[in-house]
Amino acid sequence: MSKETTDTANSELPKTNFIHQEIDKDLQQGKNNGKVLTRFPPEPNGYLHIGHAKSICLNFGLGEYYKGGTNLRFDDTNPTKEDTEYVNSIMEDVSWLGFTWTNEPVYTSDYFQQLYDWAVLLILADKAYVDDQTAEQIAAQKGTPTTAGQHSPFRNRTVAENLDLFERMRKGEFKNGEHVLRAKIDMASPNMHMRDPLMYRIIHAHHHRTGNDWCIYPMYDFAHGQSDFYEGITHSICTLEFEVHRPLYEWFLNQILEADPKLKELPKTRQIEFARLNLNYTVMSKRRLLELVNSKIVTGWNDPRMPTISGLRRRGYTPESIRMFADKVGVARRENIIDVSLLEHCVREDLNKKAPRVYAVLNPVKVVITNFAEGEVEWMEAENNPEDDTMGTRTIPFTREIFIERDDFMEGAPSKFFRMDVGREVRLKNAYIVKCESITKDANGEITEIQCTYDANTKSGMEGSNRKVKGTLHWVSVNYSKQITVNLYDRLFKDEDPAGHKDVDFKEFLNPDSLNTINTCWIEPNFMEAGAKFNDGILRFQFQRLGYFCLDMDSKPDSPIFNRTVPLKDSWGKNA
RNA sequence: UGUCUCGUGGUGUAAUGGUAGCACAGCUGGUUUUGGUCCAGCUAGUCAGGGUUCGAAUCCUCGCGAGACAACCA
Repeated sequence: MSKETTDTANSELPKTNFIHQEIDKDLQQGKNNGKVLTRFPPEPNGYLHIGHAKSICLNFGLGEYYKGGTNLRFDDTNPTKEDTEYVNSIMEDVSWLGFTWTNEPVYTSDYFQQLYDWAVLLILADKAYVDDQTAEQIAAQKGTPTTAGQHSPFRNRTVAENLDLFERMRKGEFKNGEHVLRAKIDMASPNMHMRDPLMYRIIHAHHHRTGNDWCIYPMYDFAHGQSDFYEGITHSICTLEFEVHRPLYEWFLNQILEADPKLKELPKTRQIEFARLNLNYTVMSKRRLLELVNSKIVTGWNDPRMPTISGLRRRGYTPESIRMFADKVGVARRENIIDVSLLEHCVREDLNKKAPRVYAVLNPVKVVITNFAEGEVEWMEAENNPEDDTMGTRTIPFTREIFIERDDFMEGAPSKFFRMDVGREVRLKNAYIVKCESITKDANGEITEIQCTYDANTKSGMEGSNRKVKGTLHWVSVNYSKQITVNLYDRLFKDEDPAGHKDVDFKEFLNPDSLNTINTCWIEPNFMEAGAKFNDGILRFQFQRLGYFCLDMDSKPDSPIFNRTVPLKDSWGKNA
C-alpha cells in the first residue's frame, strides 16, 4: 500500500482496508478541507451486538485515526419501536468499548422540523405528493424488481393541494395510514427505492423524545442522508444493504440543494458500504435476538450466551478483546462468516496477560494425604500471574484433605494421560508431589476418596521438587475453600448458521446444553487477593487449568457466581 | 426474465500489472510446576474458459456461483 500519509492521518497506526484507501484518496484531493467526521447511527430499538461492535470500531476508529471525530446519532424516526432503555444501553455499550463521541449524542428527532421544512420545499418544487391509497395499493403499484411499477392516481395533484394536505397531516387531521407523502421520481426505475418512495407517514404515537409534538414521522430514507449532511458527516460508513439507497439519498439532497442553493457550500457526505459481520453458531439480527429475549429462551439481552455487547460483557469479555477482534476480522465488501474461535482467541490472548490465576475445582473428588498431619495447614506461595511478575504472589492453604478435579483421576489410565492413577506420582501445583496409593469406591463403583502420600522434600521451590512427574494438578483445601456456583456456557446453537435454513425456524437449532450451572464448586479462600480488578470494574480470573471466569453481577458476597468466559485451549480434552 | 455488489487455503483478510503474505482453525515437535502461555515447523488458496501482456489474483470478455433490492422498518 501507499506509504504516504495525509497531514491529518495518524501514521503510527497503519491501516490497509479499502475504506482507509478511499478516505486517503479524498484527503489527497483536498476534499472537506482535510476533515473527516464519521457517525455511528443506531436505531434505539434493541441492544447492540458484536456486529455493531465491528461498525463502532470502524467508525470511531476512523474518527480517531484521522483526528476528526464521530457522532453518536440515534436514528429515532419510528416511535412505535424505540425506547430510552435502548438509548441508555447503547451509550453504555459504546462507552464500555472505550469510545467517545463528539459533543453530545444527537438524534434524528432533533431534525424533525428541518426535515419537515425540506419536505415542504420538495412539495413546492412539485417533487413530492400526498397519496391517499392504502399500503397494499401502493405496494401493488410498485411493481417488482423485473417489472415496472404504475403511477398512483394521486401523482398529479396540484402543488397547492399537496401543500394543504401535508400541513393537515402534520396538524393531526387524519388517522394513521390515511395519507402519506411520496417523492415523485420514477416508477419504472430498476432501483426499487426510486419508485416514488414514501417520505412521511402518519403515526399517532408518543415519541421517546419529542413526545406528542409530531404525528407524522419521516421515513429512514428521507432522514438518514440529510441528517448526515446536516451534521457535516464527511464519510458515512454503512453496511452493504444500503448501497441501493445511496442514489435516493443523493436525489433527495440534490432536490434540497436546488431549492436552497446556499446549502451548496456544505460538504456532501460520501457513503461507503462494507460487508456486515456474521458469526457462526449464533444469530445476529435484532429481530431474532428480541425473539430469544421475549420467549425467555435466554434471561435477557445481556444473557452471557447472547452475541450482544452486554451479553459478552457479562460473559467476561474485555473491551480490548472485542476491539482486537474487530481489528482482526478486517473490512471488505464480500459476505463473510467469522469463526467464533477467532473471538475466543482474542479474549484468551487478552486475559492470558491480565487475568490473575486462582485455584478452583469444579467437579471435586476428595483426596486424603495420609501422611500429612491432621489439622495442620501449610500456606503455600503462588504467583498471581506467570505472564506478569508485577501482579505478585499470594498464599494458599495446603491441608490433609483436598479436592482435585474428578477428571484428573483415571483408573488404569493410558500412558498419554498425564494425571493421577493408582501408583502414579503427580505434582500438586505450588505444593508437593504426591503418590496415589489407593482409592475408595461406593456401591455404584463411583470413587468417593483417593488416598495419597506426599513427599516432604518436594515442596515447590525445594530442590527435590525438580523431579519429573506425570503431570501437574490444581487443587483446593477441603476445609479452607469456599463453595461457589459456576455457569458453564456453550454455544447457543448447534448449527453453524441457524438462521440460514429456509424451511426451519432458527430456534430448532438451539443447543440444549448451552448453559450448565453447577453448585459443587470450590475456590481457594483468598482469591480476591490475586488482584482481579479490571478497568471496567468486572472481576476476571483464570481458574488454573480450566479457563477464564468472571464474577457475575448477580453474585452476593456469601454466594459468589462465576461465569465461564471461555475454557483454556486443551489438546487433551478433544482427543478424549 | 431486471438492476447492483461480490468470488484468494477450512474461516477471515493482504498483495491494486512483477516472489500469493498474515491471522484464526488444524497437525508436528521443543520449552513448561497450567495438556495453558511461549518457540519452531507442517498442511492448505487466486471460481472456470478465452483474451491483452515479457509477465495477470489484479486489466478485458464470456460463463458459473453467492448476496442485496419489491416494509406506512432502520
